[in-house]
Amino acid sequence: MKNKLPPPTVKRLSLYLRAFEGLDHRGVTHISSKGLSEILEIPDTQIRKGLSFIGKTGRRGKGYPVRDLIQRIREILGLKSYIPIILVGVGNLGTALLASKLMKQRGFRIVGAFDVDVSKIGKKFCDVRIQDDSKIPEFVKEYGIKLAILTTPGEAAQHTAEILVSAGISGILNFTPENLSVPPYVKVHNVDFTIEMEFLNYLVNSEDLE
Amino acid sequence: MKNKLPPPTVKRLSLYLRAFEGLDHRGVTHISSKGLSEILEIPDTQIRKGLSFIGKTGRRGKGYPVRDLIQRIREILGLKSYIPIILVGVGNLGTALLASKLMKQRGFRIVGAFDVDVSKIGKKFCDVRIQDDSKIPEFVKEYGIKLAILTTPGEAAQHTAEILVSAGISGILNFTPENLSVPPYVKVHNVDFTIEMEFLNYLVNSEDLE
DNA sequence: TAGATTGTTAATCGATTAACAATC
DNA sequence: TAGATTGTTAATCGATTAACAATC
Repeated sequence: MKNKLPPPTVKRLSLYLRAFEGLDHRGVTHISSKGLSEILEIPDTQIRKGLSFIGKTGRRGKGYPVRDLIQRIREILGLKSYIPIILVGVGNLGTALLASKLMKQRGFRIVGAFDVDVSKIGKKFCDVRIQDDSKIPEFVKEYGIKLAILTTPGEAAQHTAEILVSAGISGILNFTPENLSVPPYVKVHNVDFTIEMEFLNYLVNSEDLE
Repeated sequence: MKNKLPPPTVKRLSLYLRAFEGLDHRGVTHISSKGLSEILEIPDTQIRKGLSFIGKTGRRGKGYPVRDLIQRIREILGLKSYIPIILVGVGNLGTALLASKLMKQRGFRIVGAFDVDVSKIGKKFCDVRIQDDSKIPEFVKEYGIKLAILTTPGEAAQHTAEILVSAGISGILNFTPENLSVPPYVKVHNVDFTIEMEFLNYLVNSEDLE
């Protein structure tokens, strides 16, 4: 996995994977870049380029073998049928993610949930017992967890991130609006609805005045 | 608003805005691109370039006036202190967004919530009464709503999007994994946690094998 | 074989970064 | 004025798109 893929390509591979899974489910065995292009509204040339990064995966004249590509992309993205993750901060959003079927469908299983609110600790949501933050290091080590979802309030974010880092977490999906400061070997990926909403608002407004 | 800004710049303007607001709150009146660069871990040259798109907003030798920039960026992004939006699909995620203080803090007010589940209709969450989807067109027209959050199950997404479009909605923040098909004058912006999670997983895995 | 479609090279486009003259 | 920092131009980088020979 030395040759790093362009980040936009990585995100599109996730999209292709979903499409291929859908096609496989419907019994389609091969699809051309043109066909996939029509489904996803992505240029066929971009699809071919992206798929060529992961090897010669297609067959000229025939298209791409759906089953094989599912395997190959999953491999490239490091996906396994079961990827254990933890979630810290069981507020409204945390609870929603805990209950989300989407994460589970994609193989991400929230096996531990943590909060500092004593009124929540010990309770169970969606089969996951909520534990105190102080239990994070032990849990992460015991289950070999690499990834964490951070859904605490902003004020607790940096402090909690530090707990995660020292517990040995390698990647944080950060739903808080805070800029986390972590060592370079820990990857943080920010998800901020409000920025997406502001972006959409801009799109809509700038369109108006064209 | 003719000169379209580069999309990555638009997203960063949202980030700058948050930083400026924080600085203003702490009584800081001016900040240099270098100073902001350290706070946000974004190259100073990128900050200057981005801010130059929205006019000559800084003062050489002194930096950028925080208050003025807040005004200017809000104007460019089309932000108002109150932007009414609706939410369709009051499941776990929908409820979490309804309860989210973050959206409210950024000026986005969910003034209407819709679902098809009769057991939910008529109930109130966070001061918002849940109505049947059939009430969308009337509501959108009455309150002049432009933006909608779509948090229905995937199977209902396309159908619901069509209701939104015919109701006159101009922008949809799509939290479903579906590829919505809408007329070109309607903007859709997709938010997909699972793709972000897969991206993070890739980052962590490809780092391992470097 | 003929037709379809990949895989790849080269061209283009767009965004980031470097550098520095302008100027507060 | 001298020092700091912007605003902008040019260089670089990286991703997208076009084009087409290779080949199934």
